[in-house]
Amino acid sequence: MTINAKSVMEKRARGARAAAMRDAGFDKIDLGHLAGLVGYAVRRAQLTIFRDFLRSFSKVNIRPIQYGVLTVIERNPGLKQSQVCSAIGIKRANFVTLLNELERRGLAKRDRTQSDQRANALYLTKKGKTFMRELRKINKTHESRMTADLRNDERINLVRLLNRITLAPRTNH
Amino acid sequence: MTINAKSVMEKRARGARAAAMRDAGFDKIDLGHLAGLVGYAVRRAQLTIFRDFLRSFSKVNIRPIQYGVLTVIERNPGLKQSQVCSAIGIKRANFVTLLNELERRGLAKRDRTQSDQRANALYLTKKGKTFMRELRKINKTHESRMTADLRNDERINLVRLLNRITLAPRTNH
DNA sequence: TATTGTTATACTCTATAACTATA
DNA sequence: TATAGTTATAGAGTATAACAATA
Repeated sequence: MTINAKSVMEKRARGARAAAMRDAGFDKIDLGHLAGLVGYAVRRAQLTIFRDFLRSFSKVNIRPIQYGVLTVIERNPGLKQSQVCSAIGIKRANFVTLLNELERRGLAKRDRTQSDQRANALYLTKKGKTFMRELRKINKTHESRMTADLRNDERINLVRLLNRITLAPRTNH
Repeated sequence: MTINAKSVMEKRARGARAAAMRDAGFDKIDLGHLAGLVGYAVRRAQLTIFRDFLRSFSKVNIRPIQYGVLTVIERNPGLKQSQVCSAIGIKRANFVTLLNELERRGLAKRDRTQSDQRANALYLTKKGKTFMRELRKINKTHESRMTADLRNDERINLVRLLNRITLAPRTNH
């Protein structure tokens, strides 16, 4: 490859990059290759979504992790704490305080299991189940607002692509 | 709508949901509607990517935000602190400690601007520029590992979809 | 008055180590 | 020995309020 040809390719690459960035709306300050990185895009989207979530759920004082835990317990009554942790992707140690709070508010409860004396079986209280109906409504509005610019097939595809990153088998995890 | 028709639709909905979840690999514990939520998928993907990033960059002791800041400063020498903050999406107050650390390590430096005595103009040091070449190599490997399961067009589409969530104009932001 | 950088502070999330009681 | 839950602790990310210097 000659120097001239290389130069032309670099100009094309720069042009394509700039166009991609303008397309993405990052047109004020040059983010360089950041704008094309999956990790950067994921982080920014996550901040946007979490901020809206917190605002949406502020009147019921529920955070994203709490909503996730309540949902999993509701769908899988009797689950052990460690099972909820592995399903949601949090550490056992960090789950204790979280669950204490849900129990204190009367939304969930620990029951000692008969089969394994070490483990707790988790359930929603009646109050917790009623509460979840309200939470699902709030979440539906929140989710609609976040994905308002996406067609339904785009939203489904987005989730699928993200899951392929999350669930890809990797040697060093 | 009759009760029977409603029942059939619910069964179909459950079937589609279960299939979507198996498809996503969440087949051990029922995550309910969590598995289809963009926010949940984004959070899980972000954790996966950040953990790999931290492992990949552990030998150079660089965190995602630091890499982002160094990249933006390199591409836009002379930028003010507040400009970097708004570009990356962090608070001015939190940027101070971050920049102090980069300055302490001799990677970036603050220069007083002539036009505005309040502001600092930010630059990479020579050491910082050399360092960035190494960081970009590490990042390339990391990014490839994260997107190994995606075709190139899928990766580009993923970033574009995420940016449409991040950059969508919303009334209450 | 508004903006820039800064300090102080608080809360959440994530992670590790170590303990106890059961298995 | 290994697992389930727990406690303690540390570090990073995010957020707000308030201040001094400057615009």
